[in-house]
Amino acid sequence: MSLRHALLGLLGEEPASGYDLLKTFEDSLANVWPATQSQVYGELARLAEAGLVEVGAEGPRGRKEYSITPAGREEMRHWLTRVKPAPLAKRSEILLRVFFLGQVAPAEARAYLRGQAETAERRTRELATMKESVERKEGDLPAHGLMALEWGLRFNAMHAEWARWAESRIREETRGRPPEAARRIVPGG
Amino acid sequence: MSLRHALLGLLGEEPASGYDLLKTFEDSLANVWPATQSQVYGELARLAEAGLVEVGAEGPRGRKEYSITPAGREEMRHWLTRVKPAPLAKRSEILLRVFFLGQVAPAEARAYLRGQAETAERRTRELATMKESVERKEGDLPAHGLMALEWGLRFNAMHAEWARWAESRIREETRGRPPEAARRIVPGG
DNA sequence: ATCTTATATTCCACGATTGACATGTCATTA
DNA sequence: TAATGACATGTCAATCGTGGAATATAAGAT
Repeated sequence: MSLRHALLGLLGEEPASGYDLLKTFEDSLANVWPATQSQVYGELARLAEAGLVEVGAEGPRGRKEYSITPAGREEMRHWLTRVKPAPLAKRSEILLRVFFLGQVAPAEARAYLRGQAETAERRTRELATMKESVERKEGDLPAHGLMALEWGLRFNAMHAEWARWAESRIREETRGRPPEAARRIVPGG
Repeated sequence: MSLRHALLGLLGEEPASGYDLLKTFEDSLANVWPATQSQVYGELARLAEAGLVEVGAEGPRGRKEYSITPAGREEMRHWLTRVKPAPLAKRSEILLRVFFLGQVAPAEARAYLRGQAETAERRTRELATMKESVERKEGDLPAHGLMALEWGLRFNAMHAEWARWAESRIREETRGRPPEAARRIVPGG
């Protein structure tokens, strides 16, 4: 139920209409917490009903500008600072994949890992560029957007390094007996 | 829909009953992909219907031993090696939090980050211990469990480092003017 | 005899998510 | 003037993933 907090967070920066928020979800939040129209409008209504946000005067074409209420800030603060062990990510598809990577032929596993490394390296470079441009001229990001960016940067760098390491491990293990290991995934093998 | 692949993956290692699988989900997969009874049995039925697994002879107390079929292995292989950009994590609650961390008082933000660092450091140590014990005597983990473990290790180390870095950044920024910044979250402020 | 563990199965409810649909306004431009 | 496209808000139905709980029975241990 974190869509709620995403909305509260954005409204905590500045008041906005549902449409504005939708735009933000398509841009800066697309890779962090995607959401669709029905979700945004629905959740905004629920938030208003709960008194966490309020609607101002109606604008040009029925536009409703929402702003956060004190109760909303309080809720946001609870969510942001709760001491709970913070699961760091309850479910991880990456890990699930790696867990079973031994079930495909070594060559395929290595190809997968190389792909992971390349993707992560590319993203690392992209994020590094973004970081530099943000550091020069401000404004695009909410206050702590840079920290989020830095996290993404480090994450991708770590993932890339790990993938390279894992690939080399498989290479070591299967050295000298390349073809027969492929039998592992032959149907009925 | 990755519960499906978690089950296929486990059955790819060796045949098992729903009950066995459930145990695995409580142990080794608890932090990677948790699942409950209803999910496991339900999905097993669907998998059998789809021909990705098959049931052997009935055991002692109605026990049904499931094993993976060639079609199941094929599906698993597709899932494992698909070239798709592999979103690395579609939604990230961590990032969402960080994004809005500027909305609470610096002292609270720093406390939160310290908590994150401490948790991640503790997990890093735990995983390091596990890794050592696994490296000595084998058997507890599926083939590539060690790689998954290594990933978790590196992830937590990275997260801890980042949190320390972020906390020190906030400390730098707010040096010299401690109390007034707290007003940012005062209701109505 | 009774308790515990093993084992399978079903049902419900909730929230998240998607995608399609419906409706209307304002500004530009053909 | 009419058409278009960006702006703007909403609803509905359907599905899915998830979690919780109830039910049932049988084997093995005490």
